[in-house]
Amino acid sequence: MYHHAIILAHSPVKLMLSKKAKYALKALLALADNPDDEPVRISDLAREQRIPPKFLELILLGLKNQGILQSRKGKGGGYRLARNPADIYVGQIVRMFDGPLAPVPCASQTAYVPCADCRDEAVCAVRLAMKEVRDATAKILDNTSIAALQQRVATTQSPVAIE
Amino acid sequence: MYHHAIILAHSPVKLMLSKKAKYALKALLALADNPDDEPVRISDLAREQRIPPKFLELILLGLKNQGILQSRKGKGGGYRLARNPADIYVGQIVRMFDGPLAPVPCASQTAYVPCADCRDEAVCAVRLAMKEVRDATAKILDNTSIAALQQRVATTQSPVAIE
DNA sequence: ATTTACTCTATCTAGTAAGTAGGGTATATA
DNA sequence: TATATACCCTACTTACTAGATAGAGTAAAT
Repeated sequence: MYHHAIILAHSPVKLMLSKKAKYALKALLALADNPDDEPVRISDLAREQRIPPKFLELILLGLKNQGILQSRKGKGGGYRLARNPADIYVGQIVRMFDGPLAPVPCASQTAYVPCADCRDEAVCAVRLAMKEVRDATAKILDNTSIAALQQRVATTQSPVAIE
Repeated sequence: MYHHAIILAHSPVKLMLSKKAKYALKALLALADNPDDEPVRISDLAREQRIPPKFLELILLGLKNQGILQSRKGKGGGYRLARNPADIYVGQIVRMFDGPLAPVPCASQTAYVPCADCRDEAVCAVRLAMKEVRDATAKILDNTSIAALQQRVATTQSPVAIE
């Protein structure tokens, strides 16, 4: 069992980060690591990153429509980054696929929606606590670029690779 | 629309904090505010906090089984806190209903599960970023008690109450 | 005894994440 | 111009879950 929830939630795994967002980040990191500027095929990316190919297709298309990737059709085609990896922030990617970072809509900066059951939001303790969480999360994700992650991984003391 | 997700996620509202956890926190705060030490009826709590009564019943029962509340049956019965509000932490409540705080299982401290698609976790950039988020969230929620929230709300400059 | 109010199990429903299917279209190369 | 390649796009399927409801059972107070 993945979590400790007691009452009803007994799924094997609860993901707050969707697979879509996760796959998107992995794909972007892989493209950022691509040495030459050659476009990378969906099928290659899917195999390397162990992502279902048709699913990855959807994701890359979304990233392209957001101007984060560019594509070339036909033979020799594929995807490549449309921007410098230092200008692609994790926060943007996560919001794009998973929506606002705030745990509750009433604590969201970018997509505020009041709670139906709230008597007085100004003194709502739950909102206060969740706003703190949102702010901390945003501070991290909106200041972490794909390039920064690349760099951190490169300098990480990795044990001997498992495979 | 509540969020910005582009591809598939088009729910009106995505909650990372479940209603259950939110209702639990609201109920605990209300019980902590209860002046006399009299037990509070589910029905009263439900009406005051605008929570579906039968749903609240489940939630309070869960809290009782965790030793956070105590109950008295029969006439004059109801629920009251089993501990000092200063010893009830938001992190515990959230984990109880929603599971681990980490956005991905491989970044969880309390319920670690590796990713199926990960080649080398030690150098997984997604995990690195999400671990940072988890740690920041845990730092906030595991250090915020019900009593602390009460206090913060009490000292908040609230505009004239809306109702 | 009887009312009150918590205890517990079962069930329902709408919505969604994750993934699949398949035809359409643009482009490079011969 | 033919043809293979590889992206483009819409629709669909499936399993699961959050959120909520129903109702019978049980303990306690008066």
